[in-house]
Amino acid sequence: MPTPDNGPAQGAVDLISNLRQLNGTFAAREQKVADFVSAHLEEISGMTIAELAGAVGVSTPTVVRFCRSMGCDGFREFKLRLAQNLAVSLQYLAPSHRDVSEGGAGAVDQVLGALYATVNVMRQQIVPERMDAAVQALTEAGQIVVAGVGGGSTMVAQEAANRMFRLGIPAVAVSDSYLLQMRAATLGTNDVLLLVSTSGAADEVVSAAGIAGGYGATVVAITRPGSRLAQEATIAIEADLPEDPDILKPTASRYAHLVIVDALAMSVAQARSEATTENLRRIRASLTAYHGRTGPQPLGD
Amino acid sequence: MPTPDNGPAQGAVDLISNLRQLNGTFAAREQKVADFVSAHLEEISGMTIAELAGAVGVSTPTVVRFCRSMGCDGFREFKLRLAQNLAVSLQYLAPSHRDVSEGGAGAVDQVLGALYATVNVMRQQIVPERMDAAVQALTEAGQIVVAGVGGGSTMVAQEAANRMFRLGIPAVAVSDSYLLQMRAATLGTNDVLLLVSTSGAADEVVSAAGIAGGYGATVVAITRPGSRLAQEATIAIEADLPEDPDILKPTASRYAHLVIVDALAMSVAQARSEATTENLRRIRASLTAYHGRTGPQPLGD
DNA sequence: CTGAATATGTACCTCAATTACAAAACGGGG
DNA sequence: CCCCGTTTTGTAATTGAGGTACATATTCAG
Repeated sequence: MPTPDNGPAQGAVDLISNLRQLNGTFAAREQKVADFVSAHLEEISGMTIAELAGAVGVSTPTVVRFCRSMGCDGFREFKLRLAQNLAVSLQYLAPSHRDVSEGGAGAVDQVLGALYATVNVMRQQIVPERMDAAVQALTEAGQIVVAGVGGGSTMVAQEAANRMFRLGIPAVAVSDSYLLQMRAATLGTNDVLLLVSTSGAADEVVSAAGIAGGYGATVVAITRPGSRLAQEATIAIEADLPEDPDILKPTASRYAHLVIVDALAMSVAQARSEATTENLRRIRASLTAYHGRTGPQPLGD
Repeated sequence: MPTPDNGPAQGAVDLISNLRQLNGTFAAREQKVADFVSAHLEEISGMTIAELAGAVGVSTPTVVRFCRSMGCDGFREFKLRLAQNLAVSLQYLAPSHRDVSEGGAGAVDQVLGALYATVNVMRQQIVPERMDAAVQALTEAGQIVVAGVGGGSTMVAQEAANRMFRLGIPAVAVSDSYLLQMRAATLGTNDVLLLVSTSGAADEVVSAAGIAGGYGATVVAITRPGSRLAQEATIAIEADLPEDPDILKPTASRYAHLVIVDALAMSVAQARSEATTENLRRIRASLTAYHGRTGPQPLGD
């Protein structure tokens, strides 16, 4: 994992998400600091520790301790990482307050803001073991059926099928509900049903998951934690994503799902290429054993 | 635009570009500092002024003077702004060095790294006027035909068509080459042909652009700057995106294109809803003029 | 109600950043 | 070639920020 072992102060983990997540677990005065920081994110990096302590009404060591609680080495590092985090996800701070209608690049910034926010939240929730399990199931799959419900998810499903298919694994995307049930029923052991659903509550996917699972297929679901689909799935890749209430905005969760699909596809590609290499090695080894030569073989690779 | 009118010290000006630009105009020893900073961008923000001065072989005031020459208030501000500038394009610097095969969340981080890098580069290149022009053309379009070539682009095209269609504008996505030429030929003034192509060199899209343009349709192209397609298009939304040479990795430019499409769709949605509101206002105004009442109208909105 | 554990503040210390000033290098006339 | 003004650079001192040790207050279990 690159995140932990990156340089220090390199802002690997998203401080702001971290802050939200730890909210409530702080000691009383530290919580006051947290509140102030949340409310004045942008100003912090220009403040001295004394100014901040003064503004909050606590002593400077409390501020230092707060920084430590946040996983930083001290106030210095905290300021730096906060500044870096803000530079990347600046737009996220005031998603709805800003005036979209200013035109030009304003809309792009809005979309980017939602994208950053969603994707950062998603990253935090990824369970590596689940990913590994999903990759293994997909790598060894005889065939894969992908389905998604809701506007964005169908696109993601389509893309997932495309990518898997390119890796030489028979894969189809299904968007029709009835067809999905039928496809699900044709799956057996070693096959994978990959379902994408933000809510995880739609009857069609839940029922498809049940059917496929009943026939021994592995059901991989990208969905909301604890949803019906998550419970029904063999491997649940869960992400609870914030949705912007503004209906004009596109659902940013599409991006998060796409990232997961891309990551899965990339890992599968890698696993398969390694398997291929391993096969080649075996072929070569057996050839060597057969005619006793150890030099480079003209055939076999 | 959020970037310029943010608080102070918020890294409004790009320090790194500034550094390149001022290169050569520095006094001798300051130039040495500049060289060192250029070569060790990432480490600087973790260094003390004494360490930096020592590493370069100059005195600390020289470093301070260098910072002043760069337009900063002192070394502190310089470090901070540099860190912010770097945070935005950090991942782009060492994309392939990372080890993918570690499994787990490693793949997700890789995809995210490519995503951030691509999307930030794209954001930098967006020309607001082009976006506005595209939005206007799309808003007033009688019908829209969308097409994309290459694996990722078809998905983007599909999505664009879906979103525009939901806004009540007749829109279709075409992936078949011949069909595209035919569709292009049916377009007229007020219609829009939206083309998505990373390279902008594929004959099919260039020819389609020519045909549609010949019949008076507006051709909006999301593509590489200076490409054949960009030249042929009425409105070219240009982005020169870095592609990772690793073929196992997904093409991150899809994300950038999707963001552009989302931004366009959102702006169009807004423009249309404003048009609707404007229409309502006119109706109400005329009604008011008609029977002279100024109180709230039961009808009209 | 008491004592341990935890939370918070006071006072001090260290060291980083900055400034003031002096020395050195440079450059153009006499 | 030397002198004087300007610019560049370094030394030493100053300021103040960040961090630490320890004392005090608070909380909660028994």
